[in-house]
Amino acid sequence: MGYDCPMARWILHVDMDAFFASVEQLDRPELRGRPVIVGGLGPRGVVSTASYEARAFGVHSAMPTAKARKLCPHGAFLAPRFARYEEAAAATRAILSAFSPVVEPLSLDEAFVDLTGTERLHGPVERTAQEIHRRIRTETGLPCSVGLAPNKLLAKLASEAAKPGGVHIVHEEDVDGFLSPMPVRRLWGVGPQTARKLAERGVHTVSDLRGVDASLLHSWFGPTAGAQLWRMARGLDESPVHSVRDAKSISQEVTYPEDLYREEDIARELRQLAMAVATRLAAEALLATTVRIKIRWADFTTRTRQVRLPEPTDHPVLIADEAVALLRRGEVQAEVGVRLLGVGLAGLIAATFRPEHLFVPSQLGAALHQVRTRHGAQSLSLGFPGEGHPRREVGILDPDAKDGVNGEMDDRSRGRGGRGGVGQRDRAVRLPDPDHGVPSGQGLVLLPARG
DNA sequence: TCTGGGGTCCTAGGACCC
DNA sequence: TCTGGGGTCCTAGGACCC
Repeated sequence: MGYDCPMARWILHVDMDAFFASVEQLDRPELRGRPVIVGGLGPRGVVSTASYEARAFGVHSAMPTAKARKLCPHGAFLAPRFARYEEAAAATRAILSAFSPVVEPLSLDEAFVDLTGTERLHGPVERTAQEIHRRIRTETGLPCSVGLAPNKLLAKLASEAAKPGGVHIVHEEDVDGFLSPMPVRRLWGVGPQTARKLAERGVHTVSDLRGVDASLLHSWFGPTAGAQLWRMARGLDESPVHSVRDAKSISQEVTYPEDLYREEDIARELRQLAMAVATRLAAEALLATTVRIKIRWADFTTRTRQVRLPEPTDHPVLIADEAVALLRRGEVQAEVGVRLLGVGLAGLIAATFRPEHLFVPSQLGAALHQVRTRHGAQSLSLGFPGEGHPRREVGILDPDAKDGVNGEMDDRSRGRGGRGGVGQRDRAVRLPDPDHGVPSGQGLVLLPARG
């Protein structure tokens, strides 16, 4: 074991073929052999995944669904069913875990597996790659491609070379021949901008890239990206397979079917998003220290604003208030229209221990979570006092209430048979008079489901 | 045919402190 | 009174990935 001779690794990359579309074809046999397009079906939707049959018509992911419909009018256009895809992804991960403890999911449909040192248990890695491929096919019923190589960079490129439905193995001695003719665009991290800059300088293939001095790459792309390009051109990549990676941020955003113009509407939608993302935060037992909003105007210019909080929180009201404060911090150019809104949380820490003064907010979050758990995620939406929805109010959560949960139904709701179901008898606490305003940040208006 | 939603990582500039 | 750098934190934006 010399210092200059690190142990050779074997990294496997699995990539499910046309994942969402394949799951739909698996579940609905009548779709097999037909073009299937999974994506947003609204006026501003884009394609998530196109089956290979649909790709033959020129349909591909990230394409506006409207265009896909023109190219492939007889295709089956389906909205994504993420819960189902998550289930299929879990089944795949379980198979991978049978071969190595070191599995790194990259997304629902991709994962790295470190097979280094598994030979004694599972035999030669080449055979293991074939076996993994076979088991995923037969046990999930879904097609996939598998790449096996000495590092992550090459493994990912290998699975791409294996598509569709194959296994491709790159041995150390094959690296040059495998890599050299590839367009630089295929390298991880080389997107349209970097590829354009390289092309302008006469660099098109990995072989071309290898001919460029490290110092030149440094001057073109900076130290980090420059060094990364230099190493990738040679097939070098020491990055480990991470089996556990903590989330750095969570966010939720929506592109509206029609642009928003009224600041009141924009603020209301932001609060909805803040509530949703705060609920996810609490479900993950995390606290956030940074709140971020994102606004995409109708002309597609996109702005983000963020603020660092004095202390970590998962309080939906606090987060919503910060989001709206960020909105109002700049001018709201109403004439342009807002196409997309987003709320993001970062600076995440585990909520294992929290200072005493954070208990009340967390109880509020827990209360909301509890109501939604009991009555369904769609059973309640959230509004704030004085924002123009008095007829639909069914109760007010009072964050200062000792019990956390509270909100006996008001008379109107009770009179209608208590359809809101907010105030569970055993947890009911006095409800403030709904006609009394509650200062922003001090109360929430619970709204029964629409319709 | 106007262009989703979930993320990660990097850079650059200003504030602030030593 | 005028002059440094270095380090860190924060914010905004952009490139990229699936």
